[in-house]
Amino acid sequence: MNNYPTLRQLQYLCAIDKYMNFRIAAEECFITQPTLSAAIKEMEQLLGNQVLDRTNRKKIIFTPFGQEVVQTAKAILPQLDQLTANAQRLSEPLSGLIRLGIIPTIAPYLLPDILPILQNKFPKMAFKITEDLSASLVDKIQEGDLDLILMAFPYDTEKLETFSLLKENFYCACPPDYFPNKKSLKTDDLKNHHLLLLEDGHCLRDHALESCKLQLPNDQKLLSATSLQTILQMVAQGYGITLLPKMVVDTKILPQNIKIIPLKNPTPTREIGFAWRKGSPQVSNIQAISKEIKAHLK
Amino acid sequence: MNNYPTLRQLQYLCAIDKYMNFRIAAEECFITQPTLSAAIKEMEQLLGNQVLDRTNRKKIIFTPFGQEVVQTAKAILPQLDQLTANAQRLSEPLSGLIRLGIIPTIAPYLLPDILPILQNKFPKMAFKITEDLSASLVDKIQEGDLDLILMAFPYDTEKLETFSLLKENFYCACPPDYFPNKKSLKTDDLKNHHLLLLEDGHCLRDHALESCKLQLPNDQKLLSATSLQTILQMVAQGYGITLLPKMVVDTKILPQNIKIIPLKNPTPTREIGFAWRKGSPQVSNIQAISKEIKAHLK
DNA sequence: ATAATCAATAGAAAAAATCTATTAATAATA
DNA sequence: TATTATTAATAGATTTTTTCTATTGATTAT
Repeated sequence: MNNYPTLRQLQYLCAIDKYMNFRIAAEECFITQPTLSAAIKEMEQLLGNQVLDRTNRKKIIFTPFGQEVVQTAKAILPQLDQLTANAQRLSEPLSGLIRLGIIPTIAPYLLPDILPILQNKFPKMAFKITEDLSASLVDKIQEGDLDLILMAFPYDTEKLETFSLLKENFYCACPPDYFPNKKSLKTDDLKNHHLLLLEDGHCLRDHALESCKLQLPNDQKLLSATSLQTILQMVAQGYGITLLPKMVVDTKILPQNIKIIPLKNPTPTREIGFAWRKGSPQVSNIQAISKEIKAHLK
Repeated sequence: MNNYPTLRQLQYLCAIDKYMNFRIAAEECFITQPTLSAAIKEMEQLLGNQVLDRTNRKKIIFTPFGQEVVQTAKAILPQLDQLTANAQRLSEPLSGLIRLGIIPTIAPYLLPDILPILQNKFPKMAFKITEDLSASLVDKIQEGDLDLILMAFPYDTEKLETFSLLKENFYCACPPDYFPNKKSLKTDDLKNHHLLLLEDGHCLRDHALESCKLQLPNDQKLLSATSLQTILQMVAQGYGITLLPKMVVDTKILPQNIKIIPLKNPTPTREIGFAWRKGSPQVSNIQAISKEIKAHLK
């Protein structure tokens, strides 16, 4: 382990360089002159070289080495100034960076809504959005690479803290000629239809399956796609049916040839909420965010 | 005055970043683990931001701010490493930079002799040569811009320390047809001849005048030139006479048409030696140099 | 369920930084 | 030239900081 001069010593030396007078420099450093003398002397002892010429008590002369020390100090101290300034800024309440992870089956439908709210309500905060599958997001938050995730429950969030925002129903989306005259469906009604779902890993798939799995035979009538848009296009073209959460149904840009029918008795649902590490340094920010978003979603 | 985290704290944080384990990092820093914990905690308090996530006691997670601190530390610490390494190197005996000033009437005649000696005898030292008039050199050494000067005495060196290297005689240099049959001259003999000297400021001029001034009438038979070479050319072309110190006479490259005649009773002289600030940090180096050069000049 | 490992905490001991008071040296002034 | 004022260095006391040992609470591995 190396033995460095202290930052205090470097600051003091810079003050001497600036004022070329011990008494004044000491004053500017809010210390007494003997303290300043002692500090410089100790630094010289530590470095094994004189930093100041003691030839003339009335005139301060830096040795070439002393000038080198001053130069290094002048390079280093501003970097620390910046660091402490950043720290100051970050330590303000409701400020700093929130690294927010969102699952793909929420992001496109909720983000356009809530991001402007956040930016408006918390102008000193910055948000970095990451879109990924639940499992990956949970990994990342555990690794400290994310501060907060917006996801769907139920999900095994281990030791994460969670906050529920809303619970939404699933709807059946099918071609227009399916289920004629039906105002609502039971999950049983979905049997024997091609059920189109997202590929493995998407919690939406699991939530949909969970709601219906008892009714679904273990056959090949399941199809996996990589995005909801793909699935919707396939439904519109008559390939089969799918289950959509309310926020997707509410989207204004659903394809034309799709009929939406509510599900009843029981109505399958998924829950949307935040999750974060217990004891995260961001808890206060997260609480403020949760409260604000929940208020807005009502 | 700003309040920075200490370098120790930054080092400790870097160790944690490196080993991702408090116990091991503490060991590498030669401190105990509680000390390390306390140091990080104190730094966090100082900066007003958490640096590590305390979510999980078994896994170390840096906050984004913590990563910023590490980054700053990694930028700063190497600079200080270099500084201390330089200090180490410089603190070795007979090492470092000597800023040597030499007057123009010595430099061309002595430097080719002694510079190789110095570089050979003190391989760890570096020499920076400055050529200027005595007054300017004395100014510069007082300002701390030079460590050592090689000059001619007598000279008012105020509070400088001096060390004599040699005393050399002056010779008369004249056209071949002057002073026929004379093996030596008195300063009186120079009267009524055009005396060519360097311009004001050169101590050689003063030393020459000092030797002869009582004999010299205050007339216009004095001519001032800017370099010894100019004067020698003028002497060779019959413009007048001049006084040369022995080291110049010994030069192999004197012009052809010049006769050198010793001066006797009294023989004018000048003294060559070193001068430096009393209490200069370089005294030990300077003593070694003086001793070496004097031994060589014998 | 038990043992092992980790970081945090508490309190004592050691080291450091800083202070006041003074001295020695230099420069300015009478 | 003697006196005064100003400078940086020194000495010793005090306060602050750093570090240590011993222990706890939490988590993981066996």
